[in-house]
Amino acid sequence: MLTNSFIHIDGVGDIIERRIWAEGAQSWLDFLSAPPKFLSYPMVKQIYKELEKSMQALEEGDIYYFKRTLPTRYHWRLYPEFKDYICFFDIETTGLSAFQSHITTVACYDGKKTTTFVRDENLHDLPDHIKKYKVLSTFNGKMFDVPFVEQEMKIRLGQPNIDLMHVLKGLGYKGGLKACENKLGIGREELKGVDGRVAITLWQCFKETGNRDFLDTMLAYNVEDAVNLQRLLIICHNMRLEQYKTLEIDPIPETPKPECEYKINMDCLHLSIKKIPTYF
DNA sequence: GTAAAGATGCACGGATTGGG
DNA sequence: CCCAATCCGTGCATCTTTAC
Repeated sequence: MLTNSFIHIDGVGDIIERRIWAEGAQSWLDFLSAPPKFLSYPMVKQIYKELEKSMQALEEGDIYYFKRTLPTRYHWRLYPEFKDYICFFDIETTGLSAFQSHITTVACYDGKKTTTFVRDENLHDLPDHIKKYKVLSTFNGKMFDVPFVEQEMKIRLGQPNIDLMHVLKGLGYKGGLKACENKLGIGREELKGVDGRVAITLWQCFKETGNRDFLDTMLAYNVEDAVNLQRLLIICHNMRLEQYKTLEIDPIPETPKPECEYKINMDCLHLSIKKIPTYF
């Protein structure tokens, strides 16, 4: 999809881009061999120049070129070309404010393997791990996960962050991660009716009792969230493609769900749900 | 070559939103 | 609970086309 994009070029908006596609140039290479007739000569020249830069940036894996030039609402287009350099991640914390609360666990999924980080154990390895990736993807991470990690770990995550909350909103889906998952048919049976607040009490129980079943239950939940982000992004990407009727690109195939190494313990889960304070 | 009309990009500001 | 990124509509700026 990135190699079909022209919207990152100065002077090209969504209308011009659609017209370029409709009049024969579906991709960068199409454009270079036969630019559409409706564009003025200076415009064609300007696009040639920028496409050269784009191709070089893609070859070098220069994600910051695309972060600069591609408007954020189109960052989902980065996925296919950068799918081997993306990290889907989700954090659990003791509360909403980065000033009064702290991170408890983090789950990262790169499309192949999941990596988890736990406070007081290996959380300090998170910065080196996450900095390796060129693209991040989260749900409401622009507001929550990224600033939280930056504040607490004293690092800066400058990579583009494909925030699925906004991608979904643009497609008409709103109402939180769980609601979106349910509407798209990828909701989770055993976690029905469970929301993020249980992560707080699961952590409290783990710390009070030392029983790792609480931690495992929490990590299972955390990993599931991170892994589902990939499915959501693929679904969103394909829905967007369908909206570009003049563009003939194959949708991304659904990827199989990886096995989770953490087990949900229903007793721990229910005990923690009961402990959620009513004043929330 | 020029000017007006038309097309479209883009800056601005207000409203909406969900994370544990 | 609380913050600020993004969306969306509006109006202005700029480029392109057309006609003479």
